[in-house]
Amino acid sequence: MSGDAQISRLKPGRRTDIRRENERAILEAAEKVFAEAGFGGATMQLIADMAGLPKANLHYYFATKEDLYRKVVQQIFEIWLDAASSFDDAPGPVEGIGAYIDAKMDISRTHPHGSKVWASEVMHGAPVIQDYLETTLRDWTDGRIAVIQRWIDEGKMRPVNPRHLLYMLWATTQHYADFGHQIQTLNNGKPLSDKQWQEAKASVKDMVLRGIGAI
Amino acid sequence: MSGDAQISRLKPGRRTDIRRENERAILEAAEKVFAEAGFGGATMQLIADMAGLPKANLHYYFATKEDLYRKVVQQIFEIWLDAASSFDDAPGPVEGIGAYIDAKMDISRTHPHGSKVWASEVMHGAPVIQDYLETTLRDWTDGRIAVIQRWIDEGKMRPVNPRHLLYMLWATTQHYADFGHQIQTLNNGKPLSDKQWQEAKASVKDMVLRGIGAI
DNA sequence: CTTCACCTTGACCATACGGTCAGGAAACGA
DNA sequence: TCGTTTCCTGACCGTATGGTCAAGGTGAAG
Repeated sequence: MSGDAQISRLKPGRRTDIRRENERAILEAAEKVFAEAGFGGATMQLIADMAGLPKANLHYYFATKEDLYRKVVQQIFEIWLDAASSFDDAPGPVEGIGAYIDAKMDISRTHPHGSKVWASEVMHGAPVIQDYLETTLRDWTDGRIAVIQRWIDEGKMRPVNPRHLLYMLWATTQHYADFGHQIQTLNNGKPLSDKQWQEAKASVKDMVLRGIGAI
Repeated sequence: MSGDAQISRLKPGRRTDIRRENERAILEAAEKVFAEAGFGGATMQLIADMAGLPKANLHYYFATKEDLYRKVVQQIFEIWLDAASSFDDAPGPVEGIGAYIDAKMDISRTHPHGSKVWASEVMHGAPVIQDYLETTLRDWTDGRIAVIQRWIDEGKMRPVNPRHLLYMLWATTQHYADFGHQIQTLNNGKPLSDKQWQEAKASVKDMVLRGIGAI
């Protein structure tokens, strides 16, 4: 566990804000703790401490640990889907896939905890979000495969397997969040700088877009 | 937890074999349980049940849960390093990187649990194998970067950033193990067939090798 | 001010977990 | 056969954890 830093939590006056603000602080703390310790290793006490609340107060807002975890995972899934829109309304793979890589790399940098929670959830067999995988994710995947296939048919890129292209996009971009600690260690223990993130994005886009013959 | 299948454990007669056989069964069970539940979610009782031994017997061979976990992670790291030799004594990127992708994809198929344990360990900040990252892995990485740079200088591939190429190789190949459940779900719930694994390997190699201008 | 719904929290409980231990069984060497 | 080392295991222990509860505090509405 690296950071003991407490989540900032403003004391709101208005009644409506109390709930929203506390739920926000709890979810933010939970995302961090679940990411750093895993579901089994996370404790409600630790989340409570990081959110700056007594443990009993957590159970007032979230009945069980599973409830809290479910909310965290759902939140992340929504962010994933938002980024996915980069894919749409693009004339070709250079713009569409390029924007998608940009968006996903940005998420890896700004939401590393969320990415790890998602990875952990999937690695453990997706006990909580299995239905999302079978519905929303599958539909989204099928749709993007159709788009890629269209680009191939239009001669805008080489005839690669669209499904494995998607896997490569997910793997490569999320790697910078999920394995961020390893990358930081190999970067002499220092987090990637702005310039290094730019270099990472450029490298990924360059290799992928050339790999599919889009440039 | 998907599989309750007990690890096969032969009852050996000879004294020497008892230790080896039991340690093997425990490590095999532990790898599976740690992968499916994470370190925090795994219990010694569950590992004992899967190994077909009383819990107290586990503590006879491995003093603590951390000890057992450490052994599991080390075992995986050795497998990683063995595969790395594919990189060496290759005349160029097509052979070297091609063989490396083959080897790592094979490991993702044959040792999915190990890959997940490794991923989980790194995601949690590598509390156990931090020193490996800073020594063995860093040295190996630097060496391969030098090899890739030589290939670039010799005009055998485009001048990509060798470090980000390595990250892409790791990410893409390990994705098929770590996110195997997601891939299986998107494959109508069925594990990838032999033919589909061949297709995956070919796709990855094709996109990567073209992406770096080696073919 | 009164009322009431909502929020807060220290104390508490049952359970499950990692780990211990003593005593017995089994393998080995002489 | 006997002694010694290694292996086996049921019973047990202290602790930490998820969750509960009852009593008290606090903001808003009339």
